[in-house]
Amino acid sequence: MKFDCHIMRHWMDIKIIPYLDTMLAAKLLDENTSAALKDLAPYYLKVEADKFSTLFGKITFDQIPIKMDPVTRTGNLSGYYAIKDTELTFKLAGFFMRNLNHPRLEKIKKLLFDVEMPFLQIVVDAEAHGVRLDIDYLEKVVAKQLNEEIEILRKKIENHVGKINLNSPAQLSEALYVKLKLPRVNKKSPNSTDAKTLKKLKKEHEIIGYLLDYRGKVKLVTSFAEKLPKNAVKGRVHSSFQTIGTKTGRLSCNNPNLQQVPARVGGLIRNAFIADEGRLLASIDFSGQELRVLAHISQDPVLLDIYLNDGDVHSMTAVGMYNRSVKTMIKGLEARIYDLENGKDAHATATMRNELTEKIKQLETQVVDYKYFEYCRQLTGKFQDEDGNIVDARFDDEELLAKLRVEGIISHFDIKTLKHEAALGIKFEKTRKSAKTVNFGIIYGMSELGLADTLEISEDEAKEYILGYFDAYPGVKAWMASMRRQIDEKHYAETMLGRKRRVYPEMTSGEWWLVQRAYRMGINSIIQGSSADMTKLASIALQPLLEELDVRIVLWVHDEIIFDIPENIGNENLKRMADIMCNALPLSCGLKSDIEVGAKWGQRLSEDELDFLMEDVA
DNA sequence: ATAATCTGCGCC
DNA sequence: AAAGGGCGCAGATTAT
Repeated sequence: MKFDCHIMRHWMDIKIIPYLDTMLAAKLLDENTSAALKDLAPYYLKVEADKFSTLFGKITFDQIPIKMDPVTRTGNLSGYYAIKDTELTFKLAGFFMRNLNHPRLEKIKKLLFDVEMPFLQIVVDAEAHGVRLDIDYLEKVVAKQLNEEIEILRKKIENHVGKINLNSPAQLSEALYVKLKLPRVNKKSPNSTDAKTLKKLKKEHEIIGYLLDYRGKVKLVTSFAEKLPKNAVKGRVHSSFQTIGTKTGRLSCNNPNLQQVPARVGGLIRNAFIADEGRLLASIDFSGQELRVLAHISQDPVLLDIYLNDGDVHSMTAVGMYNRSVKTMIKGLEARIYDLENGKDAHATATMRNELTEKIKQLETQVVDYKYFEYCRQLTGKFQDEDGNIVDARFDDEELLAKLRVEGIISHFDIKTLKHEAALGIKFEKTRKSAKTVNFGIIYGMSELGLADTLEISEDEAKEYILGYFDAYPGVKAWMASMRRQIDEKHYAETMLGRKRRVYPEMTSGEWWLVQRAYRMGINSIIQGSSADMTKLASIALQPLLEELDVRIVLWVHDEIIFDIPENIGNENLKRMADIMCNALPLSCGLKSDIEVGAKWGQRLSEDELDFLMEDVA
């Protein structure tokens, strides 16, 4: 359908309003099967569709004569084929129309006609408009520079391993593990040369650093700097977005996939995407979209509170984890006391017992709350140098202490306590880092083993972390349990808009691990899919304003929409856009967005600079 | 020669 | 009894 819209528009200048896309309908009804006409027709209509290859063999459609030869009365197969396809599609559309009226399919019907079809139209427009690419910049600046650096790295590496194909994992592992005899630190895959494995070998040999650098730069050049220009037509790239490209309802993107353009290299590649003359690119994203969706769906009071009061969610999680570790230590000591009292320790003495009791009392004071956690973290920063080391002398700096007191950061001058709190802050910072991973892991439905692997901790420790998470958010724990029950009963999970993720095959497989996987996929789909629902609804809700302001959507990156805007649009109007986005699918904890504006993607102009542009225009 | 598979890695 | 949710893509290797 999307394809047809483009054809009609491009070759006939006819703008059609897509009404019902059989592929989208099919995907909404079952995201796990093919939505190709050849598969839908036999399944729903009980009619076999002709396969292109059986009719025509291995040639392309443009090589088939359209008209029948009037003499031989042959050669009209392309017409036959096209008309048959059209007929089947039409019948299929009728079939879907009739059956979507069944009360059980009400949500799917709404999803199709109120969300997917209007959204499809928006995507067609965005694809047709495309986005301008600075080809010269990519080829003559980025690729050139990177290629020079790659050559230098290649030579450095070849000094040690000789001339091999560095892009070949097989040859590279031979060089690293056989020739250089580096230790095999990856147990599961001993010959692995992936980034994670290499990082562990970094101090073993200097070429590891060069290799990682080499890999990163080659990736940038081949997949982006030299690749994107090949996708450009008249200086613009027109990616294709599959509106139900994923099983969760997210979009997927290809030719090229602009959703994977590097974001963490300081705009090096993203800056190649530029606005037209007199225009700018604006990106508006939902901040913490998926975690907020989780807060809303689970109605966990703690998580909701964090977002309603602009708290730090990773810190809150860290508090739960930290306290859990304290409690676990206490439990351990209590167990030892029990052993002592029951004569299970031959060397038991009264002193030992007293010491343990004392230690428990002391541990009990170490339980922290969110406020104290954040206080210590903030405090630490005030006594650190650029390298993150605590500078002892600063605790004697009375001017600094007075200033901190005036600012309300500290409420006492007890140096010993301050030092203790600053030291705690360092600890908390580390816990928070792990907590961040746990937060993402929960969204992704990560298993304990997966978490252990990522954080490089034991499985038991990972279990503790997750228990700590659920201590912090009991509502999330209860919600997940109820979702698992639903998946047990119904074999599917559904998003806020009723988009389903069907996990029947896994649930009935009889395989323990597939059932666990099904729970994870189901729960992840609720969060990820509801976020996708939101992005689609937001795009639809924006349409009238975009028309008014002469704004176009150029692309979507899941929780982010990138717009092509007139440079005199003004901050107020950008905020109106952001507002509409945040209210398209309202959450009980609200939503926040970040707005980024610049002549290039990934470049941020300040509000002052934007105001300046406004004046300049006026 | 072309297709499928593997390894590795970019994004959210 | 197990590997982290969702994608697309490049380059090497292997199968057809």
